[in-house]
Amino acid sequence: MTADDGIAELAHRLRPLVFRLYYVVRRETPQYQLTLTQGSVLAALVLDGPQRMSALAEREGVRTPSMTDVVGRLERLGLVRRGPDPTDGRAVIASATEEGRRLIDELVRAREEFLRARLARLDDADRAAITAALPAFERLAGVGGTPAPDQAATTDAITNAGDDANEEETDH
Amino acid sequence: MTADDGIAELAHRLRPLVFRLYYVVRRETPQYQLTLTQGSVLAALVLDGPQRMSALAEREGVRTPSMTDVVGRLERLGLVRRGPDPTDGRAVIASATEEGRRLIDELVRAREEFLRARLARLDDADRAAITAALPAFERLAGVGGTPAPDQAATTDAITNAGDDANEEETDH
DNA sequence: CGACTTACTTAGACTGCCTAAGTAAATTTT
DNA sequence: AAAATTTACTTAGGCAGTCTAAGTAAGTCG
Repeated sequence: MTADDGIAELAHRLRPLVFRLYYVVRRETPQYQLTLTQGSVLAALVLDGPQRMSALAEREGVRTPSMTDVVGRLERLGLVRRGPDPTDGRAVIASATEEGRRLIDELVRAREEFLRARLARLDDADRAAITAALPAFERLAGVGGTPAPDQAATTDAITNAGDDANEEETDH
Repeated sequence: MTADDGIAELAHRLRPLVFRLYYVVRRETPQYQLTLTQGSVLAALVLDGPQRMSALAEREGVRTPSMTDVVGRLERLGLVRRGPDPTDGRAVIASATEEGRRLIDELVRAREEFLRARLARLDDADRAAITAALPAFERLAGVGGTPAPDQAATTDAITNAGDDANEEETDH
């Protein structure tokens, strides 16, 4: 009982923090001309290599028609290329161009630099506490619920730091 | 030098974590029929009371015309009400209805419950580490950059947990 | 009182997402 | 092997969110 109450209390304190941290990083990091979705998809291609449209869609949690649009726009921007899948005539494989790769590199760098600057403002004790808690947070964020693919949210995480503005959903 | 390298390394490890945690909570918590934006705005009204359109817009990081739309939709959904500002004839004050309030309560509860379940899966040592690091994270997430209003991201944080799908930006 | 500023809405356009439907290729059935 | 089914992606139509530009109403200042 007592233990559980403690956990609930911890959840209560943690909830706002999760969103606030995300929000701050997102708002204070430049977007390099990409929307959140575009950044997330591009990052997936840069970090994990060429992938099928359907794989990208599933990974981003959207339907394939939506991915068709996104990849189409990235293609027009010169950041992504479409190509055939030698093993399956129906499939289309998307891959990042050199320019796309460069953009993601910059984006990741910018986010880390922002966090570095923030961390530098804390004192050693705070940094030590954060460092000590990292493994625990990694387990917390781990794809625990279902025996998940553990990769799903990773790349998304790398890029989803755009404006707040576009964060919409269409679920109704 | 050495110290700074350590901070950079910490930032490197922290970056993906920030986004992954956010992503996980967002994807795994039900939305109660609200889009991310709607939820964020409604939460702001529920938690901090009636506010002007312009205040809401600034807080959400969008322009006022966008907020006009969002509040308009929330109003049609019966979750928000528009009213005059007795002190300024130009202004419009939006406030949550009872139904809106109820919805946000459920939403917050759901998110905390999700986190609680996740936390319950960790061992005591992990929970202790997270608890110990909370104050440091709060300072890290604090509106440090500019002498900010410290409230800005808070409510946003409460609701922004929808799908990933709608996360768009319009910045170009 | 007239000029300027401020608060919000309207108008037009882009991106993202979805469902439904269509095309093409691979697989399964018979 | 031809037909039926399934799979991968695109197209079409529609909604939500955002933006800039422009318009209206109200407050402020000289």
